[in-house]
Amino acid sequence: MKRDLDAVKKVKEGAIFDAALRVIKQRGFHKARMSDIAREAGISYGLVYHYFANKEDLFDVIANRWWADLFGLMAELKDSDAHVHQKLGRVIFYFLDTYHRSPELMNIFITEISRSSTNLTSARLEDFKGFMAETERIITEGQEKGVFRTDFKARYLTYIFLGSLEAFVSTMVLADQKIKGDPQKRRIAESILEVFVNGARNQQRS
Amino acid sequence: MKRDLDAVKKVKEGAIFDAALRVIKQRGFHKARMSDIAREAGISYGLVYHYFANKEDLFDVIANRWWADLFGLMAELKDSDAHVHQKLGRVIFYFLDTYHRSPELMNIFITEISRSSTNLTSARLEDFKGFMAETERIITEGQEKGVFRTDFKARYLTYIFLGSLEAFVSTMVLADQKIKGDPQKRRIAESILEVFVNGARNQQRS
Amino acid sequence: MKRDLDAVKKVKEGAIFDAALRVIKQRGFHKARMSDIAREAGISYGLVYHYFANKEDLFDVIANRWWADLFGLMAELKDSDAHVHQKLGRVIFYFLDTYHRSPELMNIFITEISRSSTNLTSARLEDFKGFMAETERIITEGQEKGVFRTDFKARYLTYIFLGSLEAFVSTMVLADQKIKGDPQKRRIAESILEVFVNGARNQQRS
Amino acid sequence: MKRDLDAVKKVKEGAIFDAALRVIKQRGFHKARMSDIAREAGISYGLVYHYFANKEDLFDVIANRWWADLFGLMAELKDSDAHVHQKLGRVIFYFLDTYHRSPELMNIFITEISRSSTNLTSARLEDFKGFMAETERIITEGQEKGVFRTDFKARYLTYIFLGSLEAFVSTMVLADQKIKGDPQKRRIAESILEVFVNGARNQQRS
DNA sequence: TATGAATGAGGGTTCATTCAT
DNA sequence: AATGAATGAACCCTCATTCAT
Repeated sequence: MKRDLDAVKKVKEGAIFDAALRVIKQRGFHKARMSDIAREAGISYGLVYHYFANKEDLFDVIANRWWADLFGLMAELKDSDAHVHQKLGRVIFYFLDTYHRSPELMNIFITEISRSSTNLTSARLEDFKGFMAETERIITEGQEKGVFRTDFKARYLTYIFLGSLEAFVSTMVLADQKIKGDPQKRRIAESILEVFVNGARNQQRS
Repeated sequence: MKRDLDAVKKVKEGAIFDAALRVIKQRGFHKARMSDIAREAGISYGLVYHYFANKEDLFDVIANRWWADLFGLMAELKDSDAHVHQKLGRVIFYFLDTYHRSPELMNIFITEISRSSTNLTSARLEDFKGFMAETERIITEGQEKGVFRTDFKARYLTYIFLGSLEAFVSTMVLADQKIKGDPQKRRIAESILEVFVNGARNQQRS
Repeated sequence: MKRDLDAVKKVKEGAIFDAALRVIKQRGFHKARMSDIAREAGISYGLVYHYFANKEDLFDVIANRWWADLFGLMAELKDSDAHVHQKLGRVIFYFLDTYHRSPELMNIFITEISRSSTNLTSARLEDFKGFMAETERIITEGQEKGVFRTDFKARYLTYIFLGSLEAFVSTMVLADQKIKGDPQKRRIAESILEVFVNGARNQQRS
Repeated sequence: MKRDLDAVKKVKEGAIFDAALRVIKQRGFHKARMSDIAREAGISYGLVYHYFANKEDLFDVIANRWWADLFGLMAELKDSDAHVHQKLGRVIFYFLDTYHRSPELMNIFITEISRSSTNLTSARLEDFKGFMAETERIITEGQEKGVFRTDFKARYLTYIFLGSLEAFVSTMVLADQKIKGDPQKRRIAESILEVFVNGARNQQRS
């Protein structure tokens, strides 16, 4: 009974969340009006405030969702025995998959979360550093295992990896390209991975 | 006489322009108030409207300045006989140098121009495509001359190159890192270039 | 059975009433939210509307309670054979006692009922005039019996009496002073009474 | 030149101030809308914010004006050699005169400043205590000079004096009575003073 | 050129009240 | 009786832009 009510609450909260994603994607955070979000969600104006304290809070929830999911993946990879290539592949796939499932969320990450220094609180900056550190950990592991060249700092290779990934995704985001299905997703992921892996591979001949 | 007046006009216009850069960097375009910009420029806020039609126009001028300068460089490179490595080095150096001379402008490019789909008019999207096409032309030239591997599409290599470059610069922008002088600038530029060139180089042995 | 239900109803109604007193005291009528009152009463806020038509009505009930009790006293005094001094003492004691039993109600009388012209409907103004007339009646009786001087209009002496009383109580209300028990209450009451009586007494020597 | 501009500014500020007094008197602070005040002042909505930071600030200015004027009087009395009766007369006259010149300000003092614990910041509470202390100083002086009885604490006599005064004024405020001119003002002042002085006078026969 | 007073549309937020369950 | 989701009018405040001087 209580469960059902909670479920209903979650459903409506999710509806507002999704509506917010769409509106923010289309108009940007600053130009997104609470009234737009309400209309998009098919509810009355005031109800948004029943579920979210205010506009800022709504945005925080979106950002937190993003980071929670991403850090969930990174935690998983940390404990994994998979090959370094596979780990990086998972990261790439995660971005592509998120873009596939929710282009709006990906868009907001690219346009509002990852760049706008206006929205960048110190808490958020920590998220960034944390994500980059986790990625660098994988790169370092690759260097230690002789998979990646060691004449460049792991930090630099990390920049290249994430920069390349972001460039691909950004381009798709800006051009509003659709990913049609898993095969295409896999193909793109492999391309990115191979390009990077080849570029960063340890070229010492045994 | 006319010259002098124009010069005076240019001077004040430049002062407003610079003030706008600083304010927009700090507060973001949406939160930047015309009154902030006027105060920063040391003039009354009504006067801003003598030099710029409105806030949007002011932003356009900033964006246009960015693109005009960048396309100036790209046109130069197109007519140049320099080695592909040198051309890419010039592009990298351009970003670093701009960041060095005007961190504000670089910041605005990263946070407001390059990502915000809100500010992205179709005209602006063309600028992006144009810049990417010019870069791709250099990469293609590299492939044709046997400098870069050809088993990846030039477009993909372009993503990697620009993505890497942007990642480096973005990190500096977000972390508010200062570039101390030309030597450091050169060192960073060479690192980026070498990383990319090594990653993309044609590995065929003759 | 019916009785029990009514009793239950009264109990909950009283709980809401008391909660309203506390909240209105703390936040003032305008800033007091129905949800605050409900939370303070430990019920859902929809339920408040089962017992009170709306916020205005809730306030009316509070004000009416105040006036009903006060007029109850005044009616009692009218039929009484007690000495004028005793009657005035009863009035003073009533205010102090109300303050002792329910500082919130006294506070609301002082801050919301007795002064705010915003809350002052014509019906409420009549209550005021009525109370003042009843008090004046006692003063007049005192003049007729030779207890009070007659060279001042009874109306003026009434102002002094009620004004003094209110000043004492207001000060306690604003300073949030507690009355510890009956002895203290009696002492304060006697002070006020004596001060006024001495001031107003008929100074003719026989 | 600059003087003129400042003068113009003061004039408009005063117009808004007066409009605010009227609106707040009529509707109370909470129900007074900034739009009402603007319309009452005959200016546009936003202009109010040119002169006052916000609604709270506008109210603060009103309250400060009240206290500044009142404390001006009290400071004057402190340095004066006038008879105690005269000093108290000045206080009474001050309230009546203020009511005469600006019934709205007096009304706001009675209904919003002097009672509403909602509006009562600690700074404001200090104002109250200060005013009461200054009044008590006069009463004490009267006791020391043998003018007032000493068998009651000066604090109690102060309550009576101020309470009586406030009761008179409140009644006029609530009943919206007009004071027609100086003669009437003087007559009322004398009545209040005489009533209090007679009540508080030292009754010892030499 | 230069100033800053003046305008008013726009949008975030609050909260009394209703109503389905 | 009881809950709290749902509604939407109301109101404060911001700030781009205009305009008289």
